[in-house]
Amino acid sequence: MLKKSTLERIISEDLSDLWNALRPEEKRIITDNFKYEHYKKNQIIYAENETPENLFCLIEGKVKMYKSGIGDRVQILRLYRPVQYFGYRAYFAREPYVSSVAAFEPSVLGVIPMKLVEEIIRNNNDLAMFFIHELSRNLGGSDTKIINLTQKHIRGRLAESLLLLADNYGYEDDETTLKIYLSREDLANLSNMTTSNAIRTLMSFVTDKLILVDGRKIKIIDEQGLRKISKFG
Amino acid sequence: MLKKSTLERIISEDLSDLWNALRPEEKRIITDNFKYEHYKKNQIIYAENETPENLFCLIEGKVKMYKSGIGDRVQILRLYRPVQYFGYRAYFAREPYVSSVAAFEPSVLGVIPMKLVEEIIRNNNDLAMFFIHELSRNLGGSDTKIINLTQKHIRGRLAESLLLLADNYGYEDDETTLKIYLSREDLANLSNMTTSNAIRTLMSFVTDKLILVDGRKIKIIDEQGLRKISKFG
DNA sequence: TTGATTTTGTGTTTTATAACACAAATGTAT
DNA sequence: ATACATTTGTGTTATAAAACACAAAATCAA
Repeated sequence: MLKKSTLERIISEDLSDLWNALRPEEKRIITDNFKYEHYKKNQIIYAENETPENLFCLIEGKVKMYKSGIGDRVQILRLYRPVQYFGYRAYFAREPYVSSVAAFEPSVLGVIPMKLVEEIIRNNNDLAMFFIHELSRNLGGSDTKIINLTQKHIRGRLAESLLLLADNYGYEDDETTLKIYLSREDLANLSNMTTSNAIRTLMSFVTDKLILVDGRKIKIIDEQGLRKISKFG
Repeated sequence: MLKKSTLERIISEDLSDLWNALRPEEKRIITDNFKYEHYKKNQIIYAENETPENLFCLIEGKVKMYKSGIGDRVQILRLYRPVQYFGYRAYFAREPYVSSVAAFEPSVLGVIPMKLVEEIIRNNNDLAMFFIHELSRNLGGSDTKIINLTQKHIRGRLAESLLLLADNYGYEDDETTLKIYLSREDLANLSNMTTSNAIRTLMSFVTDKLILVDGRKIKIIDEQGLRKISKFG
């Protein structure tokens, strides 16, 4: 179990704009009402249609926000890393969750009642601006994603996803191995394609010397090449 | 040219949450710094990559927010009707516009410097909450749209679009004719398909007695049927 | 009014990607 | 270690939708 001090260290080191927006007394309120939750690999943190009540802060691990669609198809919408916040959108929209969140790997979350957060927002404009900024960036990203997913071809979409993973989770010490290990299915769900096509396209990237693959370990060896494929479609 | 009083009437009659969030002195600041702009049919209001500086309020007419993608393809992202606001997302995100806005028909806009809006936000939490709420709803909608556009088949996507148009702009006095007259191309760009496919699918809807078409006039005669097609995919 | 341009409509061909089917490899539980 | 489930990999087939090509109609301009 992490200690409160660990939380403060993580959050402040990560220059969390949210935490920095708070006044000392507000920070106290948050830490006093803050709960840790541990999630196992693949465990669902919240699910579509549930009522949003908490703000989640990912402290350790990696999680995916996804939406199930037609048939058994799933679209991964966003990825989160420490220290990022989620769960607030549906609360602010006054509607049930439209997507679900699950842990990619064992994860530790900080949980704070949204009611409390909203109260603080009402007295702290910096915090309000934090959420306005976050929401605005997410909305821009979502609009851009629509183009990526609908207009790019399979290779473009997969290349895009690999670059997104690199961007989001970075590389291992070798500077080439993606620091996240996804199943082919997750990769497919991120890229709007079937699992077989994710496998096949990944293979073709290996053939084209863009990446190296060893099980779930992916090494990016020609980022520029991937970028070109992603851009062109 | 519309008079100031007309503005106040329109805005307050439409129970605009934004306007209602303002204190009297703030309302004065807004009306004092408010400018009308008239746009012709198909005229661009702002374009991708430009720097956002204003909040736009659609007072009269209809506009589309769209994003150009690969090749000549365009995706219509959102539709606006009076009295709705746009143009603020990119400003809040501190980034250039990622989409463009153009008038479907002759439109009147209210234009307010975002700098001013931001100043007011910093002193008025109700206004901050207005934007948090708007952004949250838009983000939920954008996430849902991703599923619609990527996972539904052509018929489902077009049905969805027709229902969206009905929802957004309503019907003429006959209660069946859509109160918006789009080109087949716009319809296609709304539904992520080619123009020929929009034409063909529209035809097939006529054959299936779901709609009636006369030029750009579309009558919805089996909304339930469309809803079923849209849901199934 | 006439000619030009844009929009709409339709048939045909091509292609990207899903769907299906199954084998091999890997992981997991007993 | 053994059986069982899941994930990965590969070939084949089916199909939805784009691409192309062109005619007819409608709209616009001079």
